[in-house]
Amino acid sequence: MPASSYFADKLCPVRAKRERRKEARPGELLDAALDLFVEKGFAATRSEEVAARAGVSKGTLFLYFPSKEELFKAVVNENLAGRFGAWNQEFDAFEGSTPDLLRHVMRVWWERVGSTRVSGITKLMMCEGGNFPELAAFYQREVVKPGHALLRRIIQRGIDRGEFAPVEVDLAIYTVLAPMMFLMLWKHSTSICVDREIQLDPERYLAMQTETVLHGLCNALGASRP
Amino acid sequence: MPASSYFADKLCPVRAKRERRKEARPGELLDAALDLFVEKGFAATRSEEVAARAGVSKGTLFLYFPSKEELFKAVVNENLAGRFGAWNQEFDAFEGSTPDLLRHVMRVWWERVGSTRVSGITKLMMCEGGNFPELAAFYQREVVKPGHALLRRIIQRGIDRGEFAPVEVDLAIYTVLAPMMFLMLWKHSTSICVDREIQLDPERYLAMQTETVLHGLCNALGASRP
Amino acid sequence: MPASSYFADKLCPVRAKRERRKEARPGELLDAALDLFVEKGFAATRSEEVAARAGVSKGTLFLYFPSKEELFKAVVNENLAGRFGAWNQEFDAFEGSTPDLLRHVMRVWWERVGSTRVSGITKLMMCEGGNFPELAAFYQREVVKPGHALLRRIIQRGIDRGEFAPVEVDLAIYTVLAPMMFLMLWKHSTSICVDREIQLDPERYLAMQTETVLHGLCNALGASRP
Amino acid sequence: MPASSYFADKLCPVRAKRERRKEARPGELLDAALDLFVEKGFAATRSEEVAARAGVSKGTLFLYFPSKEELFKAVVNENLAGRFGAWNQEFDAFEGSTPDLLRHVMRVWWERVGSTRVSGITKLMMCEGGNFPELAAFYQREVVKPGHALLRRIIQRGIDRGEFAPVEVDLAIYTVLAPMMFLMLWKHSTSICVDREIQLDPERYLAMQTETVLHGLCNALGASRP
DNA sequence: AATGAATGAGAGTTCATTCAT
DNA sequence: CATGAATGAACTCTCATTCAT
Repeated sequence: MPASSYFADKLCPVRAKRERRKEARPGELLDAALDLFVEKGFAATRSEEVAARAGVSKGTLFLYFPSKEELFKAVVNENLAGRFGAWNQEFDAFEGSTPDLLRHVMRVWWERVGSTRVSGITKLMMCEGGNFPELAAFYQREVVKPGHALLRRIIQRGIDRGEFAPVEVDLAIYTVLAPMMFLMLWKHSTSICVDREIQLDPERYLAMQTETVLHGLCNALGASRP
Repeated sequence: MPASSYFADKLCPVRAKRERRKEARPGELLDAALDLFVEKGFAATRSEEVAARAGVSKGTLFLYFPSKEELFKAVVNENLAGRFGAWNQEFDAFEGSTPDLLRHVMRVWWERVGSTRVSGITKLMMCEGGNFPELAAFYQREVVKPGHALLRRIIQRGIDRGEFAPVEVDLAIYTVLAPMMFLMLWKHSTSICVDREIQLDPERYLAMQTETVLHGLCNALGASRP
Repeated sequence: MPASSYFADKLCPVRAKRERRKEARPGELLDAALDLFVEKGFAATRSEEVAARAGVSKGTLFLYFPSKEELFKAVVNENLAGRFGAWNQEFDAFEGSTPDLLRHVMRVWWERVGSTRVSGITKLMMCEGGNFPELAAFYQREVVKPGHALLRRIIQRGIDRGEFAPVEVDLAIYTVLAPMMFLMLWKHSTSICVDREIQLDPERYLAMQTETVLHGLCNALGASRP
Repeated sequence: MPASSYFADKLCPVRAKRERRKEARPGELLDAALDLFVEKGFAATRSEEVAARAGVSKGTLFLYFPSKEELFKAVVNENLAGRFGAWNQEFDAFEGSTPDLLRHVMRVWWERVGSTRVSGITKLMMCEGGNFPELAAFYQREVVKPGHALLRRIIQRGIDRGEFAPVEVDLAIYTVLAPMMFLMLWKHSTSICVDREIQLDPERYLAMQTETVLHGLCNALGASRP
C-alpha cells in the first residue's frame, strides 16, 4: 500500500500519538477518498462520507484539500502520477530482452495497479472525465502522458535493439494499452457482469494478450493485415 | 438510425401539424436523451436539458416518460433491447461457415452499434450501473442476457458443426465480447486520449482481434493454458 | 341526488342522445368533482382526475368552469347554497310545535346532508378554508349565513311562541350546530378512527344531542352564565 | 408550553453562542413547524417557510429532520405522543371520585391542549390524514391509541368503583371525546365562523358537555335510549 | 488544528391552465 | 364543442463549501 508521499513524511523516530495521527491525516483521507471514488465515482462521492470514513469531520477534509477536485488530484498523485519516477528507473535498469521487459511490465502493472483499487481511478476518468474537464486535463498531463512515454521508450528500445519490427510507435502503444484498459473496466463494472466474475481470469487473459501483442510487435502485424 | 419503434408509428398520409408533432415527440425525446446520456452520463444529464434539446419544456418530458429512469429504460429499449429479435433472426438465417458468421457479426455490430452513439449506453452502464441498481438490473435482463445468448448460440453452432474446438462456451463469450467492449469504452473516453483518436483505428483493431479470437476458438486455446 | 340546477335544465321531451350528453356534462362534472373534493380535499384534487371521472378531457372541464375555484363554487351552489330557498319554504310551512320543528330539521338535515357526500364539503371548508380565502368568503356568504339565518328564524319562532326561553339567539345557533358539525367531521375523518366506525351511531348520537339541546333551549340554560 | 424534550437538553451553565443555537435549533424548528402546520395544514406548509420562521435556511431544516413527514412526526411527539406518560401518572394519582376525575381531565385537557396551538394537530390529522397514510398510521399508533387507553382506564375506574353504570366502555370513550374534538375543529376553523368567535364560549360549552356526559355515564343513558 | 452548523444553488417532479387543432 | 399536448412556476430534498467557535 503506497504511503503518503504527496504530503511529506519526514521520518522521526520519537513521536507522540496525537501528533502522529495529525500527520497521518492526509494519508487517511486519501485512502478513504480512493475507496469511495473507486466505489461510486467522482460526482457521486460525497465529501462528508470521505471525511467520515477517515474518521474526521467534514471541515477537516477541507482543511487539507481546498476542494473535492483537489482531493481527487491528490489521490491521483499519490497512487499514479507520483510513481512514474520509480517505475521509469526500475524499467530502465532492466537488462533482459525487450519482449521479456514487456512481459515484466505488464505483470508488474497488474500486480501493482490493475489488480488493486488504483485501477478504479482510470475507470473513473474514462467514465467521468468528460464532465470534469479540469480533472481530465490534469490526468492527461500527470498520468496519460507519462504512461505513454514509458511505453514508448520500451517499444523504441525493442526497435532500436532489432527485437521489434519498425512499427509505428504511437499505434503500438495502444496495442499494449488496450488489454490493460479492458481489464480495468471489466474489474470495476460488476453491474454488467452476469454471474459474478467467474468468467474472466484476468491473469490468463493478460498473459494471452501479452503474447498476442508481442507476436504483433515482433512481426509488424500491427502495421498491415496478414 | 433506428426509427421510433418503441412508440407505434402507424402511417397516415394526411395529418394535422399538432398531431404529427405529438407522434414525433417520443422519438425526439429519446433521440435527445440518447445524445445527452452518452455525452454526460445518466446522473449528470438534467431532465430539463433533454427537454430543451428536443425543443420542448421540462413538463413535456414527463408527459411521455414518468421519470428519468423510465426515460433511460426507453432509450435502452429503443436502441438495444428491442433489436435483438431482428438480430437473432438475421444471424439464424446465415448460411456460411461459423468463422465467417462471427466475422459478419462483429462487423455488423461495429456498423450498427459500436461506431454509433448507441455504444455510449454500454459505456454508461459500465460507469454508473453501480450507482443505479434498478437500471443495472434492467440492463442485465434486457441487454446483457440476450446479448450473451446470441453469442452463445453462435459459438455453440461452431462447436456443433465441428468448426470450433469444444471450448467452454461461457468463457468463450467473453473472449468475443472483450474487444467490442474495449472499443466502446475507448470511443467514448475522449477525455483520456492524448491527441484525438488518430491512434487507434477501430476497424483494424477489431479485425485483428476477431482473427485472434477465431484462432483461439478453432484451436481451443481458451480451454487450456499453453 | 340533486340534479343539475346550477345550469338550466329546461325540460324538453324529445332529445337526441348526443345532445343530452352535452347538456348533462356540467352535472356529470359537478358530480365527479363532489366525489373527489370530498375524498381528497380541494388542494389535493387534480383537475384532470375530475375530468377523467366525468368521462371528458381536461380541456372540457375548463370549458364549463373557468378555474378549479369556480368549479368548487358551482359544487357548493349545486349541493348547498342553491337549496336554502326550498328548505326555508319547507320549514316555514311547518305547523307543529317548535321543538318538533327542530327535531324535524335535524332529522331532515341528517338525511339530506349529514349522511350524504355533501357533508364532506363542510368538512373540506373547515379544513382548507384558511388556505383559500376567496372560497371561504364565498362559503360564508352562500352557505353559512343562510344556514344561520334558517336556524335563527326557528329559534326566534320558539321564543316568540313562548316555547323556548328568551335565550341569546346567536349563541343558541351554535348549540344546535355543534352536534351536526361534529358528526360531519367524524364521518369524514376515517383516518383518525380506530376500528372502523362501529363506535358511533350517528342517529342515536344526533337524537340524544337534539334532546339535550332542546332541554337547554326550553330552560334557558344557554342564557346566563352560572 | 412544552420544552424541547424530544431532543435532550442537558443543562450546562457555560456555553458558546454557536453551540447554544445548535441545541435550541430543533426546538425552534419544531415550534415554527407547529405554527405553520396548524395554520396551513401539512401539505400546504412549505419546508422553506418553516425554516424561515425559525430563522434558518432551507438546508438547515433538513439537517435536523430528514423529511417533512419526519418533521411532522417530531412535532406530534413533542406536543402529544410524548406526554401521555406524564398524563397517565398524573391521572392515576388522582384520589377523588371518578366524576371529579373526569371533570379534572377535561379541564386540564382544555388548558394544555384544547386551548393551545396543539389542538391544531388533531384538526390537521382529521383533515389531511386520508392524503398521508403513513402520518395517519403514526398518529393512530402514537396518539389515538394512547388517548383512548387513557380514557378507557378512567371510565373503567368509574365502573369498578360503582360510580358509573356498566356502560359499554368503547362507546363511552367517544361520548367523552366528541365535545373535545368538536371544540378543536371549531377553534381552528375560523374561516367558517361568521363574526369572530364571540359566539361559542369554549369553557362554558365544555363544562356543559361534561355534565351531560357525566349524566349519561352515571345513568347509563349511553346504553339505551330513554 | 479541528469541528460541524449553516448555507443556497440546483435537481427531479407535479399540475392548473392555455390554446392550436 | 371537445381535445389533449404543452407550459412553467412551485415544491421537496441534496450537497460542496464556508466559517464562528
